[in-house]
Amino acid sequence: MAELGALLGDPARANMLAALMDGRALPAGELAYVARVTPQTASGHLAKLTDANLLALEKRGRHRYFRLASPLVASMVESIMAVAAIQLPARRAPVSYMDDRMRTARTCYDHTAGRLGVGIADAMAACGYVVFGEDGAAITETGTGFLADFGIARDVGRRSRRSFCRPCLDWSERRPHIAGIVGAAILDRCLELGWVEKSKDTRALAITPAGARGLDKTFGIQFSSTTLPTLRRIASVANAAGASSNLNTSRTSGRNAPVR
Amino acid sequence: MAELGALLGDPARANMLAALMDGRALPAGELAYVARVTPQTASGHLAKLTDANLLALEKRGRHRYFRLASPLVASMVESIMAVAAIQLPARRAPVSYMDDRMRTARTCYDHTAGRLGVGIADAMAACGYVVFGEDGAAITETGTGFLADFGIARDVGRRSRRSFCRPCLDWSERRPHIAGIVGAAILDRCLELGWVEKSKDTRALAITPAGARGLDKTFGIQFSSTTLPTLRRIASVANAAGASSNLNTSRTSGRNAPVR
DNA sequence: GGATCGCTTCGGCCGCGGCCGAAGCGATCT
DNA sequence: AGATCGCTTCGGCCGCGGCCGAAGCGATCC
Repeated sequence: MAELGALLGDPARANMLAALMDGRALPAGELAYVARVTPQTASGHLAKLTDANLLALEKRGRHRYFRLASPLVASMVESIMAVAAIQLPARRAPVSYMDDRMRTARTCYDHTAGRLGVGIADAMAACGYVVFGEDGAAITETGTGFLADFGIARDVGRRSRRSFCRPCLDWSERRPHIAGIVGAAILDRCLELGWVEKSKDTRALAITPAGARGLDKTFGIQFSSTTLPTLRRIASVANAAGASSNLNTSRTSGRNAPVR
Repeated sequence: MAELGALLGDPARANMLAALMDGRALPAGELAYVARVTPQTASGHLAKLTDANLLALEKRGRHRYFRLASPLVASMVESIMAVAAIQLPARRAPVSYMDDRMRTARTCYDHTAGRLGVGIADAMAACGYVVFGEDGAAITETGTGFLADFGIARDVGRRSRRSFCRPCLDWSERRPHIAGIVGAAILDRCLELGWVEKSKDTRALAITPAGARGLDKTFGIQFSSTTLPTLRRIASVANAAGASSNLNTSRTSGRNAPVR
């Protein structure tokens, strides 16, 4: 374990892993760039990570693409990020260097994170569509109906071995968002609707004009045109949701799981 | 994150964290001992871990007790251990220095792990009492009945915000065992029945003679008297379970969740 | 009150590991 | 075939951080 920790403990390697968190494979040169080191230094780091089976290597032509070796590795990195977001700010708040677009909306492995991710989670929680526990989460019966209305089949992932709905701590917002099959399905649906678009070389998600309208109407989340003011927080999201559309069918407060 | 990784990347600190994984608070001297360093070195490490809010400090008399600062930290360490167990053995199999009693049965935060933990999980899975997914797990309806027969109230933890049943990867056995509310309840029940006993200064669990009988009868797990031969693996556990007692009521194979 | 004990702080030693420049190697392009 | 490109290997520099001995400090014991 110490060995693994030491591997994660270098800023260059940590940056590389963070850059790979969405599951894409990146070439060595690009990883050198995100790690802010020369290619030869990066090469050394990548060799270590690959030796430890944290990264998998894919050769293509004269390029060598690296990606996280397994979801287990991703979840390990995620859990460290979560602790890092919560524990350290006291001593080292100064300002994270994460770019604004990343804070707004990004992919986290296969689901949405950032303000978008927690905004969806907050709105759904406020309406009793999802309940969060300390280390688990569940979609309520009314929540299943809501998702069906949103365009996510009721039987999605029923046969899959993955967790259906689980919370994932957001390291920029420091609040949970929705992961698991449901989280992935929500992201897929948003992409399908053309509400958000994946960026080619970062994990950032761009919110389209149609997306801004749709997300406000459905979840009560408002994104201003280009750079965005602060997102309304949970209380106001809940209120707004009550006042606008979709979410206010069978509005029930809090954690009980009303029968549809 | 790199900062956190560096913190975890020192063998001495890693040993300390591992020793605290069951949630107990240990005095500085004892942690120095498990880390195999002098008290003054340990003091430095502990200061760093405490500064980073990974450990919480409790002063009592002239002793200073340290414990993990939060369950989040525990789950982070756990996820690293899980990756360490799976990824590294290829290069560094040579023999773990974990003591045999720890491999047999130990606490993992608040539930059972080691051969005992995975044995229970295997037996229950083989009988369709629990199903494991990639990042989730659930107790089936027959499973709920089985647990009730075992002495665990049907409504245990219903109001808790913790995850009810979740898999936890065992880093000595490299297979999942049962964590969450159910995992904790099973351990509590085993303690209550006098089947296992917590050790004072390690996470090892001692299996009592009554426990050996009970565990065999209920779960089909056999522990020989003192040092134990290899535990029968999943297939044989399933067969044995069919032949002996308790588990064979409404025996159904595999993953379907039969209605009670 | 003095002795002991648990723990911390200080100071200095030393080795591991990250860093880069230079050079090498195979794939690709023209 | 030669030029370029992406990446790796080699070698040497250097600084961070872990380690321990010695000393200090407060609580406890007798």
